[in-house]
Amino acid sequence: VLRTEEIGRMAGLSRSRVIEAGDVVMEEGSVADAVVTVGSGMLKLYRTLPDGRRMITGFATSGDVVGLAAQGNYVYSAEAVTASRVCRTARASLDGMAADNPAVQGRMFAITAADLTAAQDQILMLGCKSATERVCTFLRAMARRGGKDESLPTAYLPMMRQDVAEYLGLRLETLSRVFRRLKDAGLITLLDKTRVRLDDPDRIAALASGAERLGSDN
Amino acid sequence: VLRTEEIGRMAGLSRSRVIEAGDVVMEEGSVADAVVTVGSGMLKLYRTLPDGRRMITGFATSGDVVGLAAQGNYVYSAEAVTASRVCRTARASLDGMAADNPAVQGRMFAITAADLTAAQDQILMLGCKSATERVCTFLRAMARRGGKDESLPTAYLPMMRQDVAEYLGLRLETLSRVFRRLKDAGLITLLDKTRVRLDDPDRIAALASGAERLGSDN
DNA sequence: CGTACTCTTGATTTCACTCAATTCAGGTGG
DNA sequence: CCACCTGAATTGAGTGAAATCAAGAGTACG
Repeated sequence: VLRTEEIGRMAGLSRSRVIEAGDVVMEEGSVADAVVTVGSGMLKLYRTLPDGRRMITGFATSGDVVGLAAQGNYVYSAEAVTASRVCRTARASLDGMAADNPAVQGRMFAITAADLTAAQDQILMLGCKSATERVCTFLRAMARRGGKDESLPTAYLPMMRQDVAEYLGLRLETLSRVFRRLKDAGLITLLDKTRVRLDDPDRIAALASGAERLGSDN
Repeated sequence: VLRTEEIGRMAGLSRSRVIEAGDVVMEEGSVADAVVTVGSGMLKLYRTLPDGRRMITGFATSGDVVGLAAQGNYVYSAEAVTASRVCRTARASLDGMAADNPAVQGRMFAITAADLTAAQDQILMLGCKSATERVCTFLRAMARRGGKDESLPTAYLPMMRQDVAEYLGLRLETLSRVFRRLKDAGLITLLDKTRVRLDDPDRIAALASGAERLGSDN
């Protein structure tokens, strides 16, 4: 999951399918016979426990490559959270290219290495951070991605609250409550269902790192 | 972090240093100018938050390769938990080999991909599982590694309780309490400070997956 | 033999979870 | 166009699991 149009392009950008929100592109446990490159939209990647508990391990957006690290079988599922354009590249053809072209190999390695770093960021977050810290960390990360429409950074969150909660290792009620407290403190504005503006990026950053506490005592 | 003597061997197994418990082999943020192959002993890999909170992302044992995914700077630190034999391989020489030998590239990719999968396992654990589930999951994983000396699987835990706690995203007091409850339930035996025998592997497995609950109501 | 450490145990608090009710938004059909 | 329905999101009250604070027990080592 990293910006790279190259792999799709190298594969000739063969068939670029358009899919709808809710469509499952990849299923945990099934044979990893292809990788998926995201052209537009957003996918959620998740793993499931036998009893149904889930954890979203990441969101893939334009340019991201999904399922590259799979050896044999996919280790996570991928589902569209918005209408998306995706491109399947057969594993065989990818491996073929990799064998010939060391640059492709290197690219695949770099993508996987970056994914590993991201995964470890999430480990650090899940293991150490409080609910407020997690939410603020997430908002900052998403605001960085989405760019800043206005002068203030704005996070684009097309996925459901439930998905955000599952990514942060929280219940959606808790997420909702944190949003409310951030809103009450004047730190964020919920522009609409999918856009959250960070009105005070510095304090959000402080909250994300745990440097500041969101006391009800203002 | 995956079994592979190959990389060290390919590098000529040049200088195999012996280090002591507590020695830091690799520091988060510093220039990633080498990878480390573990010959014997055990290292802990950890990331740190600015305010000092830490999270151990994994333990590296004989055959594991550490620091491979680093692009530019290391993203985690590595410290010996027992006396260990390690081999540093210069990044430059590794990249040189990789350029010539596609098999090395492939190996590096496979190792990183496996690390990514392990990291996502940990994400799932940290995001979903209770303290008891985490501990049982960990015990099973370590028992699998360590082999079974006797007929019963036995986990070899040379690291401090604090380290285990930091790996599982728990406080060491909580870890201690879970151990006690497992012991009281007759599921494990603390043979000595570093060895935990799983007396009832099936029930440990059930507890690890959340299929069973450790009720104080026996 | 005492010092310093890890580890364990106990008492209490707190943060997030659970369960439950309500509001909100989007879509459908009368 | 409005009433209705559905699923998402919010809010509230109460509980609970793990964290925190604080001793105490066990071990290793000089």
